[in-house]
Amino acid sequence: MAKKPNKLKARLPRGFVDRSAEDIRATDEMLSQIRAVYEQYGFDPVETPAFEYTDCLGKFLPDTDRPNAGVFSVQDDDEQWMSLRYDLTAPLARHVSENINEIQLPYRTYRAGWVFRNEKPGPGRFRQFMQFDADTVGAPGVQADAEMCMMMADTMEALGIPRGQYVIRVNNRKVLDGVLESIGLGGEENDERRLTVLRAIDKLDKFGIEGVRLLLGEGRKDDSGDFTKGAGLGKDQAEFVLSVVMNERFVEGEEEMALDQANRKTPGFSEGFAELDLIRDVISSCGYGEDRIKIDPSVVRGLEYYTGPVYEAELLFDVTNEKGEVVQFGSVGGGGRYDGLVKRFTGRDVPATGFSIGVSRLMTALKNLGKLNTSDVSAPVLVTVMDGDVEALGRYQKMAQDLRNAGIRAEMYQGNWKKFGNQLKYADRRDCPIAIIQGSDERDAGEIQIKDLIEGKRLSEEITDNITWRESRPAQITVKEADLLTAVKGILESHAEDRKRASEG
RNA sequence: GCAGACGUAGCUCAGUUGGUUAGAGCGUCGGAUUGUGGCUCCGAAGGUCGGUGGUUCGAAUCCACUCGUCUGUACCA
Repeated sequence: MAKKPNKLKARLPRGFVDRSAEDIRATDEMLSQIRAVYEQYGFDPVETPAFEYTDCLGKFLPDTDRPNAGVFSVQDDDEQWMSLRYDLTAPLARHVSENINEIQLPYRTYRAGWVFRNEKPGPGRFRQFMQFDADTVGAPGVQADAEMCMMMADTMEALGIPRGQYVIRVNNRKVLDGVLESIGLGGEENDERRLTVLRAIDKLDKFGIEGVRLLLGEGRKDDSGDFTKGAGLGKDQAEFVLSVVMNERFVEGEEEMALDQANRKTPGFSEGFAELDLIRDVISSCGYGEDRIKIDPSVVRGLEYYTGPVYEAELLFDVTNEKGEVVQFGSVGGGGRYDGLVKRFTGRDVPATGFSIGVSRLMTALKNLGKLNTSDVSAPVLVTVMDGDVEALGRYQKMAQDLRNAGIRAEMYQGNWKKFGNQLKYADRRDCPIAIIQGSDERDAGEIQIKDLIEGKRLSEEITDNITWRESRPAQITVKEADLLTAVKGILESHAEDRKRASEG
């Protein structure tokens, strides 16, 4: 060997992950639990593709400077720009608009799918992740928003999150807009400052009230010494914003606000309150208390297309990372009313509301809570191979087939059968519960050996020398060929009982 | 995007003020053991010291740039 050829380095693009069997099974389980709730509420599935024409997705048209800022975009051979979707809402609006004449409104629909964001990835933040959305399109009344909140709450509980460990927080963009208008930040010329104020409010749970006060004013210096410029509000303006956002009595309704700034109310302000009152009435008459759905004036929720009520699902238990440190987890889902989205395509008023659950994030949290259904899929029974002639191979495969037909997960060893020890080692590492063994001796006697690998592992702790270990053949029984299925079933059942007892004890 | 910390074997990490052939544990593979997992013992493979360039007689070590990871922050439709 002279020079080594330059090997191609196998590497995953940053921000993307491979999913393990365990993750996939856990995700499937979660999806089916979520789906069951949505179906129960009378929603139907619809799916759209991962790619859309860029202009259908939103305002981010690729330009020559940064064609992929925020989104992954490619140019089709007819030179049209296409992008990978970054959420499921914009594609739904496109779908509804394109099929508006066939779709019966109000349209209640759900879908799960991968979305892509070309942003800086971080722990628990990927450039491809899964969302599970539900939307009601063509429903103008905020009772539809109330229903969304209730469905979100139900979904949290269906996933095994106990009541009190989550909360759906609800606000209304009209209230926030009213506040901004009343402190003189109305009109297009103040777009930029309005955004800054909203972003500051959004940071309430992260930096606390003092942090937000700084951000509303001159700005804030973070731990690394980096300075974030604030919104530059005057003291009076900032305190008014904070008084609304922090007001405990806000949850009791407009009449209870008792703000001496009543003269600062704007039409939007009042309308927003009225809508929240209605939502409050609907959910409380359905028996949803504040421990599940709570009006909270500090919810901001995105900045672009929401026009009315906005809501957010937050977890109330501590989530820890691999190092055991408690991390700021943020919301696991949210949504709101987007009355303008379909209109962009159709010109018709098609009000809509919906929410999105961040499946991947929620799964991380559930893992923490120990509520993640670690799959009870058990590894297959292994039929080992002692003889390699054609006839014997057929017999082994037939055994596997018989086990499968009896509803038992099974496989025949497909590696190099000549090293028998390796077959058991394989079974051990694969966590096979049982190995089936039939060499010529057993064959001649019309018998089969069944080795209980789990029981055997337990016994191995007491055996120290290899000779005894090998010759005693722990946890291994011999049965007649005809009794194979019942014997295997019996062992698997006792394993299942042991597992059950262990998880209960 | 901005600021800081860190990049040595598949993994976790040693590596002295710059000094010969860069080490350990774990894991992997082979053997002891052609038909029995674990334990034990023996052996082997595995490294462009993240990359490029520079300083030097000499660089894993010092410098510059670059890539990647982590933390904070910004953005997140």
